Amino acid sequence: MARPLSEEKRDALLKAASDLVARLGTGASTAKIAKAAGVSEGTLFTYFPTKDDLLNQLFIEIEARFALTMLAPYPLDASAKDRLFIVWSRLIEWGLDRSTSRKALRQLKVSDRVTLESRQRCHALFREARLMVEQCLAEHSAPERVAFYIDTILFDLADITINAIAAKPKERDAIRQAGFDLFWKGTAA
Amino acid sequence: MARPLSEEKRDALLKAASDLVARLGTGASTAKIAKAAGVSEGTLFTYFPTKDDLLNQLFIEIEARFALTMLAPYPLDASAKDRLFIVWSRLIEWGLDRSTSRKALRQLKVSDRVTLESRQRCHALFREARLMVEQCLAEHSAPERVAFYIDTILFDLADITINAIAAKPKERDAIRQAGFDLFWKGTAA
Amino acid sequence: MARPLSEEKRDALLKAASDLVARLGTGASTAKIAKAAGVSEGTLFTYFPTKDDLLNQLFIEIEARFALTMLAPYPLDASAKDRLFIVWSRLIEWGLDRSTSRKALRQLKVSDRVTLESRQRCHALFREARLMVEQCLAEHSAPERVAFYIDTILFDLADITINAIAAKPKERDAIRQAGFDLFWKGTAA
Amino acid sequence: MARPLSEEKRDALLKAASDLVARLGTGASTAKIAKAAGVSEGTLFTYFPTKDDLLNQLFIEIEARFALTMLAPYPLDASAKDRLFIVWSRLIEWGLDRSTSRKALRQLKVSDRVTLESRQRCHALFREARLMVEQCLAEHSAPERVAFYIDTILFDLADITINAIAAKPKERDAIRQAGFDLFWKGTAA
DNA sequence: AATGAATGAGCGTTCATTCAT
DNA sequence: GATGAATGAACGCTCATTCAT
Repeated sequence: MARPLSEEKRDALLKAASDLVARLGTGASTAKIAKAAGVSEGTLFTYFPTKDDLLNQLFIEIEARFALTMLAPYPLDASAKDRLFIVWSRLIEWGLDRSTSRKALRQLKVSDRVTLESRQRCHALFREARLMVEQCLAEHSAPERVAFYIDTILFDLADITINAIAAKPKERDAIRQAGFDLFWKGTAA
Repeated sequence: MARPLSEEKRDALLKAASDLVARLGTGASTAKIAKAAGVSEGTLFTYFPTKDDLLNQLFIEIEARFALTMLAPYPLDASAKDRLFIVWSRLIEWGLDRSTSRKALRQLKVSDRVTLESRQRCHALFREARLMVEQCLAEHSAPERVAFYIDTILFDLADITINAIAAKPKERDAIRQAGFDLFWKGTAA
Repeated sequence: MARPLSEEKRDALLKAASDLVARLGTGASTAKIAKAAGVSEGTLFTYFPTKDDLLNQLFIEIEARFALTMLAPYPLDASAKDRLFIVWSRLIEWGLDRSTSRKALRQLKVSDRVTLESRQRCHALFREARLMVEQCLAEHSAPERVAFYIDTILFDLADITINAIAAKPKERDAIRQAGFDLFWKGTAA
Repeated sequence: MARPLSEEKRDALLKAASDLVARLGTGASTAKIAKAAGVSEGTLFTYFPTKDDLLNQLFIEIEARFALTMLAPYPLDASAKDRLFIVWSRLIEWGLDRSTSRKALRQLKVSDRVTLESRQRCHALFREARLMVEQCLAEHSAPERVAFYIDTILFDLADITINAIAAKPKERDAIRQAGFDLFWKGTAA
């Protein structure tokens, strides 16, 4: 191995892919992505053997960063509701701060180029966050519905809420609160 | 005179487009769509001047059929909650019955090839359904949040619920109920 | 034969073809030509079996009208030079009056879709005009060069002159005269 | 680094384009041109971003080579007429030697795909030749007509003459002389 | 005769990927 | 490892022509 793969270039490629997939969908061409990353068309393929691979890596990378955000320590002494509100707020903030990532993710989620395996791997990344939420809901919700609330509702409801905020940025805090209230009340036993 | 445009072919094209867009995304090629519809590649373009046009018509067509489903008469003497449950059930049933349409819609919604105008036109189609829901929530929810519940939450929450059912078809009724309960409780004042 | 072919439609098609070929070259589509003529795409083919046929008829038609213009009677008592100047002026005037026809002709002349046979047929149409010019040059030019002057030079030099006038319409008369002088002096023995 | 653009391939593409445009007009397909050049269809577009670009480059290239031919040194001590005859002969010889280029040029000149800018750029290439001719005509022609003779007549008259020779190759020298005589006598004051 | 929908080959161009440099 | 020229299949779309109406 003459030269090691450059982490810098890999990141630039993923960043460029994120931007372009967000804007153009998964049809964004590898040539454009390479150009936006400041590397040559061929180089893209030394970092990612195929475009599908790039897309899957991108998906995983974004989800991983997202999961990391959710992992920051939580005040253990706060009430379940307060702790859940912190989770909720982090979900919302991440989506608003990383709007490009979120848009890219939205495209990737509906694409059949992102494999089931990638999706499952990412699911696992949120285990800790999920456990946290589980604790919050333990005394609040009907036990048989907790899984549904967490796996199905929580993230997507946050997504919907982010969309609503994106449409009316001035009402940011009100919408965030309205979304949370809906979830909290809706999940009560 | 001449041969009239065939409603049948137009429908076949939209049906084929729906299938392929659901499976492959908006990148599905016009050639494949034409072939699946049993017409020649050129014929597609006598029915839809451009691919974008086809995609937009498809979007509108699906939404229109969906809106029609929602328009069926409601038992006016039932309670607000019961009537809302009927709305909710129709949303869910439609999504489950028309899973291809729903998947196509999901692709179309994230594509920038579907114009704002098309989206707005479709939004209008649901006015009646929205009014119906508004009445149901009138005495149940905080007035300032009703718009948020209807425009932002309701349809997307139904979508999430459908996804959940699609993943676990055996729990169909339980999940449908769980989704509704979440919405109803969540929207209480 | 249920209905006779309509002269009117044939003319409208040729007129439309002339316009469009002048503007777009022989690549102008039959659909556009039919539309511009106010008839349907199919009708074009009942008047002209193929596009090549239409193009050849158009070529012949324009040349024929042109030849007709040249056939108007000449004052037989005028001098050779004066009579030739009349010929020359008619060439120039025709080109300026019928600039669309001339542009179409220019495209047709360089196209291999206009057959040798069409070209030869048109050549024959100008026999009379050519004879006229021959008489004018009889005592003015070297006999062995007269054919060259008429068949090769005269029409093309007129064409060049028309181009020059088209570029500077204000100098119309001066350029017309300059072109004629060049021909007259140039063809002197 | 990478593989450098090959001058050879570019030339082969222009050569192939020249051949096919000469034969089929500007409608000659890029696929045929690429095949004739011995490269793949895609390769054409790494050398010329669009077909229009190829056509314009071809136009400029042919004109440039032509201009170069005209630039060869002239015997300054020869008479004006003799020097002009050299110019004339070079025009004729070029056209006869490069009959494919000439035919391609003829197609390109009537095509609206060759831009005004390309035409103007090429016009400039002949400045030197034009100056040369200007000197030859200085004491021979009416000053106010010199521009007309050079810009409008000379090249096109040569073109006509070449056509005549192409039709009767055996009379090559006689026709060349006849054309020159016409020009020389015709441009006398 | 007139219409225009139907056809499929062909168009100019883009694409993911390979490989000579 | 990095580059970008090379590739040919595929793309969205147009075309001359045919033929059901």
